[in-house]
Amino acid sequence: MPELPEVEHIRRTLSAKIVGSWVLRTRVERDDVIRGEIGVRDRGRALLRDGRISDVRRHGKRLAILVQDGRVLEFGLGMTGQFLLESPGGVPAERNHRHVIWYLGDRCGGMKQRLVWRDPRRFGGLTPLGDPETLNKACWGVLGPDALEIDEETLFDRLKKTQRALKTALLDQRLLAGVGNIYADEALHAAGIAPERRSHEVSRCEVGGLLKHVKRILREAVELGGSTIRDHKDPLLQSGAYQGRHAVYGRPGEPCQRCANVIRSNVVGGRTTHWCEACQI
DNA sequence: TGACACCTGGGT
DNA sequence: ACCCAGGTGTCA
Repeated sequence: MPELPEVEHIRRTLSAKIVGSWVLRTRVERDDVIRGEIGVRDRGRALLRDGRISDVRRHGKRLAILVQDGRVLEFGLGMTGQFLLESPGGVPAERNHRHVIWYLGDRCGGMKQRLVWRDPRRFGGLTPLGDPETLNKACWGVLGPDALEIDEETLFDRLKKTQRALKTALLDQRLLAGVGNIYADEALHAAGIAPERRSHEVSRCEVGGLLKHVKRILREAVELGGSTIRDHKDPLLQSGAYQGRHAVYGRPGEPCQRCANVIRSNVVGGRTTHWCEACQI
């Protein structure tokens, strides 16, 4: 489900709703979604019980919830990971695959809302960490710069070091964090560069143009709540709207908006890839 | 670098 | 019944 825009939209939604809340209680329905070795005794602590939520952060496609005493929960959403925010009396719309639930509220007051971690395919998961340093270094330090933050020179230098197809490199989270299959295809089309071009042969000028489109497309997608292809819903069950702006993703056989040539699709680096042979060179 | 694995669900 | 899916990790 989630690339950078979807995760950033989720981050903003969560941040507005849960920062300042206390974690009153936690409930685990499936413990194999929790990564790392956590003793059963400490599991509630590891899941932030009795903490006051101070921040919700994102790097690339990854998300973290922090509490004031320094404990951290780090999330990878995989393909179908999802947060749900629910009011105490409300009946859940999604009843299955609800793996972890946090009951949030005031310090000594009643429960105000539930935060639910749902993930049907379970490619995602959460990792408890002891402190923000570990989050930034050991955990997120292995990822490349965030796609909204990286500068042209850094991206050019990193692409220069690999001969892989440009699209494959863009999907490598250690090279650049946040771009996935949809936005890689969209950015390459906007920049007029073929996905199979060798990364080290792309000129500085082309990388500059590509990066401008990457950032523009990601920012626009964030503002529209991301893309909803099949099942992406934000914590309030809202769908995204950026799928309406896709120029190539999911449109094989349709005419290219720029040159009217037929959009084709093929597998590049193991992922279905959509592009226009006529205007992407 | 590619094939395959991890899972469930939706569409044809 | 079969193919596909917004991701990532491991294997030869």
